[in-house]
Amino acid sequence: MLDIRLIREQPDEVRRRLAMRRSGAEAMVDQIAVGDGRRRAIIAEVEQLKSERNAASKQIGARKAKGEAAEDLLAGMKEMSDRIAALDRDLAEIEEAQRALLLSMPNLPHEACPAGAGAEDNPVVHQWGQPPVFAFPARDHVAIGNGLGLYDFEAAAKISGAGFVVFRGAAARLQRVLLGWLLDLHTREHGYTEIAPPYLVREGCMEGTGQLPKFREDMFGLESDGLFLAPTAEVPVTNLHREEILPLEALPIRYAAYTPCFRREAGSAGKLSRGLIRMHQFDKVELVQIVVPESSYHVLEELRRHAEVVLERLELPYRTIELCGGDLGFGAAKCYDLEVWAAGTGAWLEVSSCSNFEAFQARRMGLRFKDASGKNQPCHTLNGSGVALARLVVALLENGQQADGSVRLPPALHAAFGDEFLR
RNA sequence: GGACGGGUGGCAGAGUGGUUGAUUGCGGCGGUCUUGAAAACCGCUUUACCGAGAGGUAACGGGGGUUCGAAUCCCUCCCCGUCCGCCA
Repeated sequence: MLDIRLIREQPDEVRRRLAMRRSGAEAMVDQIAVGDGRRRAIIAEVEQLKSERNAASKQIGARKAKGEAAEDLLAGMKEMSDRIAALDRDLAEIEEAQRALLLSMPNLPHEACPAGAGAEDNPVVHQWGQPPVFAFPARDHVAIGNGLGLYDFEAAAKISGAGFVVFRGAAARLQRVLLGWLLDLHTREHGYTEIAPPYLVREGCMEGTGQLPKFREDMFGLESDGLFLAPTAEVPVTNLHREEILPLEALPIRYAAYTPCFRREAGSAGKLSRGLIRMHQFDKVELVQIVVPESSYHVLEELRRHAEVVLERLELPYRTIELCGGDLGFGAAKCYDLEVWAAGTGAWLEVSSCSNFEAFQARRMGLRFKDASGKNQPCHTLNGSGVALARLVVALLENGQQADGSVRLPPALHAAFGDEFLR
């Protein structure tokens, strides 16, 4: 959510920055400005009336306390109260409309956000490692998994439908080992506190992090209970401190959490949704930071490194791209994606997205801190995948595949997995 | 799921229709005293919105109602606790 004062005071700047998204969102600025003017006019009128009513009521109370008559003062009071009630209704209506508009308006991209319309315009800012070269035709993870009996998509379809998978044997163990390994890395070496949150969240949390109201159709919900399945641990974890005013000393807050993630992913098809690549349910370790505004861009770089280190330890070639204005997520001001090379699919797969939301989420969820001068102001929030498991496994399988059909795991996992190979 | 009891300021806890945004205690901040500290004493200590300012408005879990006026009365929803039931 943008600061209404910014829209009020610098509408041209807001329009210019929103236009960087090439989504037409800048058209909302005028609509909000008009509503803001109406809102303030009604407030001025109704608060004046309330002030008069309060003064009169006080006098009535004082007279009655002394046992005196107050009929003269009561005359016309009913009409005044009715007028106030009518204005209050108008005000509530317009405030609700304003809130709905503000909630569906995306964040301002960072000043230095790369120009571009879509994914093809995202600049590569960092690249690491060499794609493996095989002396045999490379297979994709579905073929490799079938050979080793790792993934049962048919059984998953039988019990849950398309877009789900059953992990068997070594695949299930690899999943479990990876989760522990990732959480240990981030908690022991990167200074995050481990959180195990609920997977079902209230609507208000989904609104706080920006999934709602705009992206309802992407989410799984339990209508009868008013709950949503978290599409990422970002939602429960960032909302941990919603509606709080944190003392300055509490910041920065660094949380790492594993959760399964549930997404509809409607309408996706093709090579990049085969096998494990695009699922309704997948595992992910997420990093979340709550920080003071001055440090958030520095922290974004740190966060990105925390995710990149994962891929380097696992010896997986990857590249880091910065999202251009047209590809930037709804709430992000700046975002890096980490894409790992998948040698069998022959594609770069997104395994992490590291974003600075500035005050966008904090304002939605009422997350503030008391600054050095004692003033309350919204925190900055960031999050990044550290990393998504399903695609990480795709890369491990496809890059580690051997001529005999087995998969060699990177040394970092040997001890925890108890073997050098998936076989 | 059932029964009962509760939701008031950072915490505890008063307040059952009228100058109550709210007694009091604790905690916190500032000060006096002290070589220093403690104790004692004094003052301050919620949040949001409107307003250039003076100032004003709102909030006692959420929403609605009664009334000139609601923390206080009524309705409704939510949440918490205890016990029972069920259960990993």
